[in-house]
Amino acid sequence: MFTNFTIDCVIFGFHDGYLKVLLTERNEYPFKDWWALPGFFVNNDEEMEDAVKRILYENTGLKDIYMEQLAALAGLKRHPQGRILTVAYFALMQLDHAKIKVKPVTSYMRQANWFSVHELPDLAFDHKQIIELSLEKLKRKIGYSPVAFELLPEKFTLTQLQLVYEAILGKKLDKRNFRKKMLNYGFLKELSEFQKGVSYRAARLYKLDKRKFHKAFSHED
Amino acid sequence: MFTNFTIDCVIFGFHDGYLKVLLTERNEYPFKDWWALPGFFVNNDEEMEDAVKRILYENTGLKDIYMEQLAALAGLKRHPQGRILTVAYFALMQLDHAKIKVKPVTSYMRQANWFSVHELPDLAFDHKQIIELSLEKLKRKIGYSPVAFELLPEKFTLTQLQLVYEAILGKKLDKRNFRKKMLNYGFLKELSEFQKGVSYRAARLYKLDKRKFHKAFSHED
DNA sequence: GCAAAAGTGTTACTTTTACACCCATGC
DNA sequence: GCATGGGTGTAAAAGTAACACTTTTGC
Repeated sequence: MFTNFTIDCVIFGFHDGYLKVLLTERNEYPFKDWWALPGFFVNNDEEMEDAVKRILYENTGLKDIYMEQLAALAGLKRHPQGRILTVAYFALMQLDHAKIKVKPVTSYMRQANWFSVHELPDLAFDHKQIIELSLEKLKRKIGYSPVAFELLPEKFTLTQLQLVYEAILGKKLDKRNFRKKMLNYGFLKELSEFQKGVSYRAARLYKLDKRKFHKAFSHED
Repeated sequence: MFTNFTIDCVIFGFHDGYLKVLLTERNEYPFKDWWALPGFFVNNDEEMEDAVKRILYENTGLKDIYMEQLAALAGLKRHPQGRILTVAYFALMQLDHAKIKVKPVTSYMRQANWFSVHELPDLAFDHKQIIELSLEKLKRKIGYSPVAFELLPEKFTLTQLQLVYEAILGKKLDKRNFRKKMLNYGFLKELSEFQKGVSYRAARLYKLDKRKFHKAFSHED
């Protein structure tokens, strides 16, 4: 009987130039009123991946989010009531203005909010450590796999894409080199649409050519 | 109560130009008499990492082996008796002639043997899939972190090192380019010792300069 | 016209690839 | 002396890094 098997999700979003992570305020002991990663017990008849999808849905209202397993944590001291084994996942989602206000649909948490990954509150359990693990993984990953697109809307400008890279890597990149490299990959489709509503020259929009994207990166994990 | 929490270890070794993996023949149902990864239940009062060390020790007689967590698998159908959650680890060890004969020290398996990763027998549970995951991870990993040294004895020749890379990557490498690259890293210490007992020109031995090695790669995982 | 961000090329440097012959040793 | 693997350099190609100005737009 698994009453000690949970899932925790590090859900990343990108907004206003910052990489954000979704946290929930707990409504249960232990750590009642603390901020924590969205997560919950896996049901006994439920596949782990389904539990992740469920938790993502309950917290964001979205399905089909990019997700990936991060690690299993099973320390005897990570939970005051003894070993609770958790499998941590990280997920990437498009965070537009409609989604920035999140209302959780479960009772075990009071509210959910996006926090900048560099301005996190104190967190329950070992959740800070889990977020740090995710960040490292994400940093490594955009070096060899262009997961950054999962954080952007379907149509985006090259500057937006560059900001995502800069937020993840934590450093400035050269504009010309960045554009050259991205366009050279060959999986960006140039649209004849442009940004709207900006008080300066509107930037061209691009979208991902999924066919070419998968051809170039299908061998990666 | 965790009676359904196990560890499985993919233990890699290198011998005779082949990348090998250690398998055990099960002496218990289910899958009695099948080959399987070394693994066992984690005790309730035991840290997961300690369980891995224990299982590595029981199977190889060695401590302080390089190891790393790979993934958690919890499929409802992976075990005939219902969900058994396993955390898979992969480990790398030096496999010299003294260690090629392994005698397991537990009763839940009958014998242990090294198999070439490309000539595996049928395996119990989802262990084939776990080995494939490990192999992919190992392939990716030697691209950015020189873990290959964990598979070699303290003193080795550059050709031995190249054979390890070739076995992992599954392709031939250029000898001159390979040596240039390895020596450029700067963490190989040239010894004034040479191979013994070969009927051709004896190759120079090298060893890892751990100080420089860690300086160059401490930021990796 | 000015503020704000878009867009654009060239050069130097580093890294990677391709490639073939002589050398030292044990028998 | 011959078989076996050890050891070595160079040139082309590709990729990465540094760097500054003109253009477009809304106000």
